[in-house]
Amino acid sequence: MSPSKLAALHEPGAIALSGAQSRIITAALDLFARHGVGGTSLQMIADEIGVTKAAVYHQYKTKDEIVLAAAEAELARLQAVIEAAEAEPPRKRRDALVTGIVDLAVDRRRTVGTILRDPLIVGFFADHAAFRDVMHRQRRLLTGGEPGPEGHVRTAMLIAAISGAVTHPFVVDLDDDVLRGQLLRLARRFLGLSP
Amino acid sequence: MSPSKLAALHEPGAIALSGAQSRIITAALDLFARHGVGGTSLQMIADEIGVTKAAVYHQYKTKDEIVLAAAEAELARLQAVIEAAEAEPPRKRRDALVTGIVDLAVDRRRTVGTILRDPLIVGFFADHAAFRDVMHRQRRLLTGGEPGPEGHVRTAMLIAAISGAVTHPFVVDLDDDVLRGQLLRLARRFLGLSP
DNA sequence: GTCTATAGTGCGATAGAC
DNA sequence: GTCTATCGCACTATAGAC
Repeated sequence: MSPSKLAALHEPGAIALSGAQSRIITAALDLFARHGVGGTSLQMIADEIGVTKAAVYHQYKTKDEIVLAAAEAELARLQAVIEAAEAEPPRKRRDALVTGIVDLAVDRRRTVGTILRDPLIVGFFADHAAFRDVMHRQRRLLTGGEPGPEGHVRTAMLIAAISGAVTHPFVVDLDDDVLRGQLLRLARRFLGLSP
Repeated sequence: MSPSKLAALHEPGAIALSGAQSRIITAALDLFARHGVGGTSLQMIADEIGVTKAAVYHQYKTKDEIVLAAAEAELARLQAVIEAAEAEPPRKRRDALVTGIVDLAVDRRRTVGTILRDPLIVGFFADHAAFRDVMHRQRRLLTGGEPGPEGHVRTAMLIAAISGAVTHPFVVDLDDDVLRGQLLRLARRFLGLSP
């Protein structure tokens, strides 16, 4: 990882970025969502923030490093939501997580779906320790540790439903608040929580 | 469209491909799923089927034409499922569609999710008449024409849940039959169909 | 941290023979 | 339908000045 990373924040796994780095990652996430990871060049990222390619290379040695840092920045948001849910009393944890995931998905509705489903990023995360840890804790909170295929499929469907629905053509011109409310209601019903 | 297209099949919208064309589209779909659309070059497609780039260009004048044809080939599968469901008696239509979509998603679990969510293809389909028609009929069958945001969000979530769950890391090493059974059961429950 | 300049590679696409 | 050969271009990446 880049030597210019600052000390980690209090959240484990969260990564502090310099000003120049966060400008790059913000621009990259926006462009990845619009053109895909493979369809985004360093020139496009440099143009977006008004510098040259060489300035971008000074922060990240390769394009892969940018892709990984961008994906980790999005993962850190999910991680924060999970940690907030884990801090709740046991009874409230599941609902807190669902609410947090819906809020996050709606808040990042232009980027989330496209980024975390890109083949390159899926490959990056396949053996990524922090990613596997986040997924495991997410599943435990959502299914209460329910073993076997049932819990896996149920969790995969809920996550896919929320993160996928926000980018679906059916809801593109739906207001954020309306979308959030409907998603939360239907997600709770899917889990068998309160009506 | 390419002048070498043969006559359309009896299904409206289905597109017949020559032998060389279907080899290209099959290879392209596989590579798109593995590397993304932007991360797949014509050279990779040519290598995959053992010909040169020029041979590929003889079938499709640009890369965009290949991407569009590949996306339409996947769309045609969904179209066939919808038409089969519409041919059922009214009472059975919704369940027939859900079953068909689950079968299709599991059958194409390596390609479906990645292809139809790629930014380039989403852009192609945004103003694509056949795509909009398929989406409209799908929603009508699933929600019974339920108006307003509720029907839109509910349909978007179900489609995203099914097509997204099949590629989720949680279920990668799950057997096709087990996955199909769980998906179908949970999808029915989400719609309020039979237990 | 940003710049100019450039090396080296692979890209999409075309021409023309078989 | 496939080939060889090639063009012009955009790409990733690096070197070195400011």
